[in-house]
Parts: sequence; C-alpha cells; structure tokens
Amino acid sequence: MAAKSATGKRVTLRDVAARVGITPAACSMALADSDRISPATKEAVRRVAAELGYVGSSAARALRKQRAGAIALIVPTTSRHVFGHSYFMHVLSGVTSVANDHDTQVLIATNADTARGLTAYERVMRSNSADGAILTSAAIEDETVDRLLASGLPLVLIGNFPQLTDAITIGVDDRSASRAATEHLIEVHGRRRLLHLTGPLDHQTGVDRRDGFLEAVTAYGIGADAIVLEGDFSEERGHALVDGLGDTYDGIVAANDDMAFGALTALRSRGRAVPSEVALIGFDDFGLSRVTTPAISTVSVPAEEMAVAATERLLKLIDGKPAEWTRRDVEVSFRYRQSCGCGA
Amino acid sequence: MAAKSATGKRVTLRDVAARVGITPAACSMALADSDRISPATKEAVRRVAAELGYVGSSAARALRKQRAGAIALIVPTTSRHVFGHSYFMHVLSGVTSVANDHDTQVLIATNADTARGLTAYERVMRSNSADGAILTSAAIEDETVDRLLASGLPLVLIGNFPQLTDAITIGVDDRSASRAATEHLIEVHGRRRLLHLTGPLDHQTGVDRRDGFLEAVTAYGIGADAIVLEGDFSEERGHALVDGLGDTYDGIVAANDDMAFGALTALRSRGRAVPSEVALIGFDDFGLSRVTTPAISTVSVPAEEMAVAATERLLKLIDGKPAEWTRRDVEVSFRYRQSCGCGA
DNA sequence: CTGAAAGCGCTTACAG
DNA sequence: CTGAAAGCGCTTACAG
Repeated sequence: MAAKSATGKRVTLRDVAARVGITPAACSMALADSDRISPATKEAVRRVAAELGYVGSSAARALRKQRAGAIALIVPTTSRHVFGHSYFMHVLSGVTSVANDHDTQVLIATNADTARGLTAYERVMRSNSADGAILTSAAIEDETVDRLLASGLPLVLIGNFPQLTDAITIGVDDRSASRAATEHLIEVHGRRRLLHLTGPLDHQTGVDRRDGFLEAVTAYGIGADAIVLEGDFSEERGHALVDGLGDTYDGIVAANDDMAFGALTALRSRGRAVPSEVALIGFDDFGLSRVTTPAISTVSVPAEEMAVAATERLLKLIDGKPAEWTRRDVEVSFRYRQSCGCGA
Repeated sequence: MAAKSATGKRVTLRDVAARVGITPAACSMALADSDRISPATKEAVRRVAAELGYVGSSAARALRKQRAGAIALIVPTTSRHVFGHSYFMHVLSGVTSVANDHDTQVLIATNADTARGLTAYERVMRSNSADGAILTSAAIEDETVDRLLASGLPLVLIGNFPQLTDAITIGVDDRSASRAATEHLIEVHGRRRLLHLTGPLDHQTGVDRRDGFLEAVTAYGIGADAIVLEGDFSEERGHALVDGLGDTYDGIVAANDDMAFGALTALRSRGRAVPSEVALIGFDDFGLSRVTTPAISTVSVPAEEMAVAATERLLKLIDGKPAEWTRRDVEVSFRYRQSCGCGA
C-alpha cells in the first residue's frame, strides 16, 4: 500500500514534477534542499508535494542509495528466555528513541527460523533490509555473532565479549558490580556464609557475575563457606535451588532479580526471614525487584542508557563518522532496599 | 551493507545467473520455484546461490513487487506511558512470532516526531515501508487512526473502538470483565462499599472498565456507597488517590494492576490490611500482580494471544485472503490471588 | 514454451 | 550551471 491520490494511484515524484513543471530529478534535489535549486522552485515543490500527499518510496530510495534507512535490533531467541521481557523493552525504548531522531526505521530480528543455513537475522542484514544492527545478550559461543562480525556489517554489541576483540561493545562491568554487591553483604550486613545463584554460564554475564562474587569471598577469606549453584536467570530455578539446599548460609547473591525473587519465595516457604536470617541481593533492577515485599536490593543496570549509546554509536559507524569509543562500560548503581537489610 | 563476495561486491542475481549460464530472469524464477524452470536448473541455481551467499535485495524486490514484505507495529507515544512496558512486550512477542513464520519483517513505529503534518507512522505506511500495521491502544480521539483507516491501508486495531464501525479490531470485553471482577468482591467477599480507580477516560479501556464497575454496583443496589476516582493507569496516581481519601470503603477495583499496586502501597502506609480490611482487585496480569505481597488478584488479559490473532488477521488482509472475523473479543481469565481474599 | 525487455521510483553521475 | 540519462536489483508481462 502507498500514498494515494484521489484516483487511488500512488503519488510519485513524477506526479509532483509534472505539476510543478520540472523534472523528477530536479524535484528530488528540491526536496533534498540542494543548492542547485532556487528557493522559489523548492517552495513550489514543497507546496505541491504537500498538496498531493507525496511521500517518497522507501524501497526506491533504498535501492538507489544502497541504504535501507533502517537498523535491526537482533534478539537471539535463546536470550529472550534468558533475559526476559523487561530487559528487551528497556533496550527497545532506547533504540527506537534514537532511531526516531535520525529518521531511521527499527526492525526487530530474531534467529527463530533458519533457511539455507542462514539465520533470520543474517538474512535481514544481507538482504539489505537494515544498514546495521544492535545485537544484545548473545551467548558466548554464538557463532552467528562471529559470522556477522566477519561479514563487515556495522554491528554494535550490548554486553561483554572479551574474546571478540575487534567488536564494538557496550556493557556494564558485571564482575566489579557483583563483587561490590557481595562486599556489601559482607561489610555492611556482616554476612559470612554466602550463597551465589549464578546466571547461565554460557553467557558472559553469568560468568562475570559469578567471578565477582568469588573475588569478594576470596578477598575476605570466606571462600570455604561460600556456595555457588548454577542457575539460568529464571525465577523457577532460583526457587528450586534454594529449596533443595539446607539452611547453612546467611546471605544470597543472585545473579539477577528473577532468581532473587525465586529465592525469596523459597525462603518464605521454608520460614526463613529476609533479611534478618538471610540477606538477599539481586541484579538488574528492570522492574520486579522494586515491587516485591521485601523489596529486593539490587544492582541497577541502565539498559536503556546502553541501548541509546549503542544506537548512537551504530549510526555513526554506518555513516563513517568518527566515534569516541569502541568498548565502553556504563556505570551501574546500587539500590539497597529491604532484602539486604538496608531499607526501611 | 550487503552480502559480499570475496571481492567485496554485493552478490546479485546477475552474478548467480552468469555462473549458472542463464538469465537473471530465469534465475529469479528458479528461486521462486516456478514451473517454467527445469528441476536440474533449479538445483544448479540453488547450489550456486548458496555458494556465492546470494541473498536477494529486499529493496529491489519491494520496489518491483510493490510490497514491502514488512508490517509495522504502531505504538502511539501517549500509550507507551499509558499502557507500560510489559504490555508492549507481550504484544511484540505475539507479532514477531507470527511475522517470523510468514517471512515478514516487523517495524516499530511511533508517532514521536511529526514532519510536514504527518506522524512518523503515517510516513512509514505511506512510504511503503510496511504493507500494513497493527495499531495498539490508541486514544479514543486519536485522529491519525481515522486518517490511517481512511487511507485504506491494511490495519488491525488492538482494543475496542466502538465508534470505528468499519475497523478490524480485536480486544477483550472490558466492561463484562470489570463487572465480573466487581461482582466477585461483592458476592464472594461480601464487600459493599466499593472504590473504583479508573484508567484514563480518553481511552476506551478506561471507560469500559469503569462502566462495568458501575453496572455491578448498580445491580447490587450499592451504587450510593460506591466511589469512582479518575486515574491514569499509573502506580503513582493509584497511590495518591487512595492516600487522599478517607477509609470509608472495604473493597477496591483498580482499572489496572499498576494502580492496584499503588493502592496497595498506600493502604500499607495507612495501616489498612489487605485483604481483611480492604479487598483489592486489579486488571491486566502483565507480570507485576503475581509478584507482590499480597499477590494482586486480577483479570488476565491475553495480550500476546490478541497480538497473534491480530497479526494473522493482518497478513490475510494484506493478501486479500478470506478471514473469519472483523471484530473479535478474546476471553479474559480471572486470577484470584491473595489481595481479594481468595489466595492462600 | 522460453528469452529478454521493460519498468518499479528514486538519485546522482554525466553530458551538454 | 542545468537537463535528462542511467541504473540500483529485482520480477513479470510481453514478444517471439
């Protein structure tokens, strides 16, 4: 479907040009505000274009300019489960707001189905549907990331990818943040027997948050009492892990808020009080942790801010403009609420 | 950017054709599995295409076929605030899963900025970037909906639009559902002095949920004791409305869960127990209500299911295929949790 | 049945 | 400086 004139036909540059009495080429230049065209002609073209309701064909423009005028937000299907709805919505908000400001369309691509050995998002990229992509939360071993990178398509990754040294990435320092959160339980709340519920360890985020936890307990000499259980970022797993364990710990560092909430419900059913018997801290702050009772203390990850910066960086990359950074960490902030013992 | 051969140039149908020794036209037909092409040639074309990494140009195809191969999910900016993140993520999930199955791209469009009197999403549509659109949660008086509708572009609306009798819409019966939720507080929990916190009354959803509440209290002859306060779907307003009111009621029907949660925190700070002193019920079930303490009883709106059905309907509309419905209601379900007095 | 031209709607490199 | 041709990469209507 397309812009229609009264007769139902699409309004093209030829129509505008005919009405103004110039060529489509001149019309095109007029709308592009070229110096070649006189102010009077530009004005006439603009008036007629508005009258006829002319809107340029994105396909024709894309074909001619070899530029889609769109970027893709790539969501590996696995990470949809892994990172959850709220995370993507924060990311999507950031991406769309920047793209909007730059007259760029946003495409959502997943690798749900594959055909001829290409994932859906590879096809999006290679079919020229998008001029570049934001890829978020890929697994460490996701080989499509390498292929995408190798293809030379403009790409900005959200997250940490230490092995991809040539990639442009933006993330948070999960290790330091996790260490700081763990140290908070130790220093401020005097906890010594700590349990860590990890994220999925095929994601760098899971690895880094675990490593930060381990650094902290090691630094304080309480590593022998520390327990690390492998989780997957899901509330269910958080619940199950805590439910299947004895009561030998006095603090929990969960790698995300969903698992922290699962832990909280499990503690509740076991009759263990939070924070008095068990201090609890999560990670993410994408919405859940603020509304529970007790509210979950957490490390706030500025997902939207990362998405905004990633999108601005991508647009510069596409345009070949100079950019300030190649690998960037944004700051987290700590939200000490009730579940660690800080809040009211 | 585009699919690259070893030399860095985009691989086009001409390259494939040259290699196979046929014309690009024949190549195109081969890839489209046309009867005109022999099985042997098709096989050769497919092999060479795979070898060269050929992926067709979406722009060229769109221009030639006058079909974008994409649909737009339109998000009026106002409703972003109004309906919140989780709602859109449910909708987006539904839309992308169906679109994926039909090799269709999904574009996110908002009306954030306007140029030459056109909203961003009108430009998306009229520039042929999308073959149709899903529009969700528009305000009653949003005149761009009328213009979109009048333009004849394939459009499916999520929500209720009683005044747009020609539109294809899918929604839930908010009035009946709200009435049933209210009756639950009356019949099952014996509440007689009810407070309703409305949604924004410039949205049909707000109006219908209020009307359902009023029907129930009227039917039970307790309308004189009922209080209706105008809200806006935000937690803050829910909190403020309850905070600014005396304690003359024993039940609250909130038009959504965010306001219900705001009410809950306000009741907590006033020292009123939920559900014993005040029974509370919300609406939506997009995530929040399940995790609070007490968990909020609510009416579950199947947002993803609506989005799936809307997208399937849109694709049929675009293809001119026969469809089963023009206006459809999907069933809500009731989640009676602790806040009304039902749950454990 | 099959080959190859025409043309979708733009923009820009080129000719004059 | 300015006019108008060429061509982006496809697909289909047409000619043979």
